[in-house]
Amino acid sequence: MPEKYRNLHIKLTPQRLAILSYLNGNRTHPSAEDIYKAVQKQYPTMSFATVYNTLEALKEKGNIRELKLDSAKKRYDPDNTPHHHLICVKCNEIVDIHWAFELSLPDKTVQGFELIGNHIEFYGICRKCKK
Amino acid sequence: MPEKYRNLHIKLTPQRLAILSYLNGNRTHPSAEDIYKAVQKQYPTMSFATVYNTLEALKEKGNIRELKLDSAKKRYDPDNTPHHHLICVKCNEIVDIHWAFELSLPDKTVQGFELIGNHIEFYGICRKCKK
DNA sequence: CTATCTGCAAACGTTTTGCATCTGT
DNA sequence: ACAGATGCAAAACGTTTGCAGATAG
Repeated sequence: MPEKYRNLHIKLTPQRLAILSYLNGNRTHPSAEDIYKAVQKQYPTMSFATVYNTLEALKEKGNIRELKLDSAKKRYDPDNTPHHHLICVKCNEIVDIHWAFELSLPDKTVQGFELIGNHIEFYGICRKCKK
Repeated sequence: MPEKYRNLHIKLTPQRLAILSYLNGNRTHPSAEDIYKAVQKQYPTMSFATVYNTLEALKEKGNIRELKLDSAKKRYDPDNTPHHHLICVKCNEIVDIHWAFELSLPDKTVQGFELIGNHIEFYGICRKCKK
């Protein structure tokens, strides 16, 4: 189904299609290594360079979002509908929050910035860790 | 003024006092390296191990917050009053947003999590970069 | 006195880079 | 045909660790 991805205007190599297929409909928040491991099953010669290269291209095209939820490594979010995240402070489980908030800022607080968007990180303790 | 920091209940070595004095009233969002460079002027033998060790101790005591605003490196916030951040997507300038938001989440969205707190990242373009 | 901290250097995990070769368009 | 992608290995980067000696409380 390369047609689906034509509008990305990037070269659709077999490796890239494998990455795109792994990300398609994926509701986790995979790291580069998660993606590498998954796609390597199909392409044993797959390299990290290709994974990072592809993620960078997809990020530029607005197809995925780079997340900063984990200070140890980058995670990527294949769901590009607007949403926020709820993270367990004990086990780092991540849950999507599909809920819209009205966050208007008083002019005096934004110091001349042109506002573009926002992202909320909620912190909590997940059901498992509460036990 | 070591008295000021007695309630931290950590050993107040000269190196730590220098770090604390650098952080005191500091409204930037320094990285470990920023702190290292600043304190090294006074203690040429200062090591990164000591900086990280101290930051970890201060974080545990709730004296500073670790920020994930920058995916390349950790930043620390010496201002522990509740606030959010506004980041320029072009130059990464960071501005504090001291403004309270009411962010209640519908039960069904939190999947059994016990909510603890939240942090909002606002994105925008700063005055300088708009030109 | 001793639990904890310091400073150094080595190790670690993630991400980036250089480069020769290959390939989608 | 050729701009751009791949794969490999090496390098870079921020952070962590092990350990011997030093020091705050």
